[in-house]
Amino acid sequence: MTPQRLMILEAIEGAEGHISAEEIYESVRRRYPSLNASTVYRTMEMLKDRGLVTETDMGDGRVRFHSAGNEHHHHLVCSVCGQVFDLSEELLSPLAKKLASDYGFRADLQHMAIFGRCKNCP
Amino acid sequence: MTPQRLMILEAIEGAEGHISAEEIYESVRRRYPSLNASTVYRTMEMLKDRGLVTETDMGDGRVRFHSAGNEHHHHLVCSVCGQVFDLSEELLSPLAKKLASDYGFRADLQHMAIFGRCKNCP
DNA sequence: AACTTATTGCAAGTCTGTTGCAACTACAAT
DNA sequence: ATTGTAGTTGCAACAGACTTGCAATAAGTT
Repeated sequence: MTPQRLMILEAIEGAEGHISAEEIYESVRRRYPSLNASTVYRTMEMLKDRGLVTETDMGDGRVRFHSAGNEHHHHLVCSVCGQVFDLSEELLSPLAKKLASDYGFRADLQHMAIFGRCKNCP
Repeated sequence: MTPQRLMILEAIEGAEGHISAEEIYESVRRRYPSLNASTVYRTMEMLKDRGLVTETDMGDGRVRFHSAGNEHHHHLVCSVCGQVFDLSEELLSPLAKKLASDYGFRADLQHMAIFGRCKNCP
């Protein structure tokens, strides 16, 4: 565990919600300016492999992360206004059960983004 | 409707399942070598706007398309072996109803990919 | 201290997709 | 038939998010 990795982890824990690689980079660089972006990417891969962090593609061309410690939650992404709403786990657990029993498919519902239009958008 | 667009549409209809922009490009180029890749991208955008085609991000860094004529279906993507399984619509419609009633969120469940591990993978 | 291994920073490269622009095409109006 | 107009294409350059090769550094071991 190097200082770089520690600070990257802190940035992820610190950000409530989801944070992109670039946001992590900028955030850590404020305290540690010599950090390189590739270190962020390599660290994120390591943290994913270790299961400390999960990755969600919110559909805006960049991936976002959040610490896996928090309880699982899902995301409703409005494709009109771009707002992201959180969704509690239990709404998807019946689906997960059904996928397991009918298809033997163990869905990884930690990173789940559902696209559509929110109630404020046409 | 230009010859390029016609051939692009044929390539999408012809491919059963989902096809990436690059696959469309290669497929059409076999018959029409002067086609340019940007034409494929621009055509796909037009077809999406017109609702003739839907887009799904299967998580491999490129987007895939299929013709919207087919009944909606969803995708189970195995993150170990990469295989894609189709999933019929009705499994998700209870979820869609719940999202609408509880959150006022009109989910676009045409392009839906659920990640996890299939029954053949550990 | 010398050796081994892992990690970092840097620069260059990849890969998918986008954009500006000039040339081309189809069609309509004069 | 000529001109005009709008839409489409090919090209080349660009953009953004990541990835990789490699030498330098740091950390841990014998």
